Amino acid sequence: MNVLEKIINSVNNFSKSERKVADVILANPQTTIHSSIASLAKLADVSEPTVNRFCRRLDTKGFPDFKLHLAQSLANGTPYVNRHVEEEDGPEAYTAKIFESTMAALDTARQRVDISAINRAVDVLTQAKKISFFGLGASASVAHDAQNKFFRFNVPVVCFDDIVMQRMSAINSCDGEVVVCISHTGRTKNLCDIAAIARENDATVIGITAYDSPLAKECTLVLSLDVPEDTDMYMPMASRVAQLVLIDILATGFTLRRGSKFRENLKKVKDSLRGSRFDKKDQIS
Amino acid sequence: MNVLEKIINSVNNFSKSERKVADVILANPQTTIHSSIASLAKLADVSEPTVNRFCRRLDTKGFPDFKLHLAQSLANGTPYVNRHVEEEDGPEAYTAKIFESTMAALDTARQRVDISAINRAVDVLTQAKKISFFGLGASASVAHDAQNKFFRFNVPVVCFDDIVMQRMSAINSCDGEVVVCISHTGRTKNLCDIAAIARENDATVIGITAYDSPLAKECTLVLSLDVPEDTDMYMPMASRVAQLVLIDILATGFTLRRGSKFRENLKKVKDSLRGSRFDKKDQIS
DNA sequence: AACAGTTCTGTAATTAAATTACATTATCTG
DNA sequence: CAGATAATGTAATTTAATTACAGAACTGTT
Repeated sequence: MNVLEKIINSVNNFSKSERKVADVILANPQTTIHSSIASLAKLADVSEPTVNRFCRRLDTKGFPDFKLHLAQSLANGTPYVNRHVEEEDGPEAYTAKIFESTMAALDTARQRVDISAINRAVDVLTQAKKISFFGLGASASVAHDAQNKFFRFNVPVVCFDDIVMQRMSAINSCDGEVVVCISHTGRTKNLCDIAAIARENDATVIGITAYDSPLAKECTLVLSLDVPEDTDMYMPMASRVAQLVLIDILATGFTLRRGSKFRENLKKVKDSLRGSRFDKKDQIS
Repeated sequence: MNVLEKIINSVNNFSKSERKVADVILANPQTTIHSSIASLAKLADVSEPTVNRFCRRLDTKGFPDFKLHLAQSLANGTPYVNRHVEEEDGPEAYTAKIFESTMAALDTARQRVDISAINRAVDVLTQAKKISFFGLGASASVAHDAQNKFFRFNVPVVCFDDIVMQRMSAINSCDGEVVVCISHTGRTKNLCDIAAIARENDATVIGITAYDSPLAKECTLVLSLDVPEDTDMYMPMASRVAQLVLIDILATGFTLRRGSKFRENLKKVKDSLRGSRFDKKDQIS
């Protein structure tokens, strides 16, 4: 465990003087790692051995060792945290915050994601006779992206962001086909209906949605993504990025399952773009 | 800069003995931070002052300070690194790798992004009479997403992923209108044409693309995103996520610029969805 | 090739820092 | 309120790191 957290957690086990030490350290950890035991003792208004004892209590070998641990805690202790954008934030502030919040969201998504569910989803997708991606609103662009990835795998892929088309497509689905429904909240009625219809027609329904949502209940297989979202902005941000990464993961799993020979196909798809692009060498033709 | 990288980079500036020290440290950095100057000197077969001089050359105050820096390097040195997916990776492996690579990409994007360019882009966008988002292929879904965000701001927003529509739209553009062209490589000929056409018609063209690309040259304002991409997969992954986050940042900048009263509008947009959703309380109505 | 100048490296002395041992004070318990 | 125990501080000790200096190795010049 991180020393900094350790200090916070075991604040009750400290004696009066040790607590003073803890306070000084927590108030300014960055300074602590560059100060001597003498100066820290003075700041905390305790004796030097007290500081030393404090370090020992935290299972470090002594003060220098403690500083080492503290330095490491500071380095990776609070790397990416979800920070809310404030009214008075300038461009640097909100840019940094959004990047960091997104990274924090991906980090929690990574920790919470159910790997075996991903594996099963990849299973299902590789065996699919046809894959459909459905999303509405913000999730529509994720569905779009998924189509852009999966169409490369020479499997029939469709993507609809229109309820009527989705509905028609769902009604016509059958056994062996896979329908992927994407919704952050999992509460969009229309999409739940579509999942239900697809399932009634024996299609396998994969839901990329919140665990325990109405949509999740309609799915054969749920890939849940519970990600902290800054609702102050009234726009889905982090959740969508997490969905996108999940799509990347599914696509990657797909290609790995198909083996190396298959990868050559992907290269061909990519190479086919060459004609539409400026060459790297003579940039402005 | 990270001390560990610093050692690697400045290996040529070292003297013979200093190099010995560097070798020992690089061979086992984790041990180094727990050893004394004496033991390290012995391992490297040099004198203690040599080790000290080595530390000073790396702009640290001395050996203990050096260890502190080293400890921090080791702690945050490999938080999220770009790791390539391998043929034999199982689901845990590739899932972790993709998450981490994406986070690493966001981290570099954050460091490289030009904040003043973002600020100018927000300026331009808030004053736009109309905003158009154009992207092709994988970037089309990013354009889609941008539309989904910006249409909330009661500004006319369009989004086309079709060259013909883009072209017609660009030709009809005029002063005061903003065209946002999205392309990871910035080498898609069609999109470069469209940027040029829009500019000829006095529209402001913002490019979300690679710095120094043909597309960048056609733009009024470039938001460059140079992100490491795992080309083994032959699919754009990290780059797209970075683009998406950039859109989030622009949208956020937009709402902040408009002030708090404007934010109420966003809430209304969000609330308008309520009718189409299952209530949180009685989930299955 | 020999010399002067420079840079590099090690030895020994010095200084600074951290730790230990012990004494003192505070706190708790019966 | 005494006795015991835990907590804290003082001073001594030890350990580690740094400095000062001297000798060695290398560089370029005549």
